[in-house]
Amino acid sequence: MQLEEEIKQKKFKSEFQKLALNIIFTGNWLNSNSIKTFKPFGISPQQYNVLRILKGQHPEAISVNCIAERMLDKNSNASRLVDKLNTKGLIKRETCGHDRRQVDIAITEKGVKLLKAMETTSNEIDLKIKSNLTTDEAKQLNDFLDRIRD
Amino acid sequence: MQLEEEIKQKKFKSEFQKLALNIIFTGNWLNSNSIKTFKPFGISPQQYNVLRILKGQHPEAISVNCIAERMLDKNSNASRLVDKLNTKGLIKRETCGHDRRQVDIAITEKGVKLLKAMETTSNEIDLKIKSNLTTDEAKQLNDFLDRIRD
DNA sequence: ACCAATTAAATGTATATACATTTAATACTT
DNA sequence: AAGTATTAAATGTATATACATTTAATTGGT
Repeated sequence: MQLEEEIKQKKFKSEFQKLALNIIFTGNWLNSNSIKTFKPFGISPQQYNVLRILKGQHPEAISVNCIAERMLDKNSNASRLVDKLNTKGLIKRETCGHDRRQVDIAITEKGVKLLKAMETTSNEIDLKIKSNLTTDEAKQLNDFLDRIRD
Repeated sequence: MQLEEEIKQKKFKSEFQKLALNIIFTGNWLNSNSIKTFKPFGISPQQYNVLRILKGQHPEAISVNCIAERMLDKNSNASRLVDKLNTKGLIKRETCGHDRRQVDIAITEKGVKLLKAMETTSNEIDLKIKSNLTTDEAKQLNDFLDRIRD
């Protein structure tokens, strides 16, 4: 559906203003989709993001800072997110040997299993996008988005 | 900067998966830009969004529900946002005559003045986008985003 | 080696969000 | 017309976010 209908606004000052609104709107839309999708598994999109990052390193551990650098939302509080995941037993934490300020975080078997169980579900959003765009179009869109943030 | 560098992830499962992450990432990026931009004026991006909607109707009033329908973030609590703006004297509220469940909201002169004062600043984000894309590219990007949500 | 500067992580706190529930007014149905 | 259903807005509440501050460990300069 066109943004015009979604937010009931007939026209925009420019294609650029519409674009800024469209990106924020679509981001919110994807995000609230994710919240609903992940809820049955008991984690938030941000927690999922952390788990995915840790899975990428598995079975190695990485620092809290390192997680923060890789997150989609740079403002999120990695320390607290890690704490939540720890309570659920999805990750484990250990003070780093050679720098005792750092805390090494690694995904647990339980965490890996959860991601596995979520795989089909988490692909749904990608599939939704896929059905409406060709690979070339997706690629072009990615390039545009990368350029916008320059 | 490429998303790969931004979130320090070397590769993605597909162009579509990257796209989902890219939209959320870029949305967050725009949003935290807005927070910083609007902070000196004492309002949040969401409050700004409500003011803009009301300005579009000025000097007419619209219901809280009507505001909610037009917002970028459909999950936001329009009632509470309106309350915040009311405390600041940027809007006024009045129970609707023919349906006393509804509350008619209109922007005040103070609100209009604030938007006026913010005009230059709020254009900065659009300009930033403008400098990196042509109008045709922005249009194409808008079309892609609209299609994604179908 | 000592002390200021820096860094990693955690915490404090005000505000915002997600979502369910409540309250009050209006609309339906028979 | 009475009683149920629906709708508009507000509120309750748990969790999340933005951002500043704190605590503890390490680095670097002299």
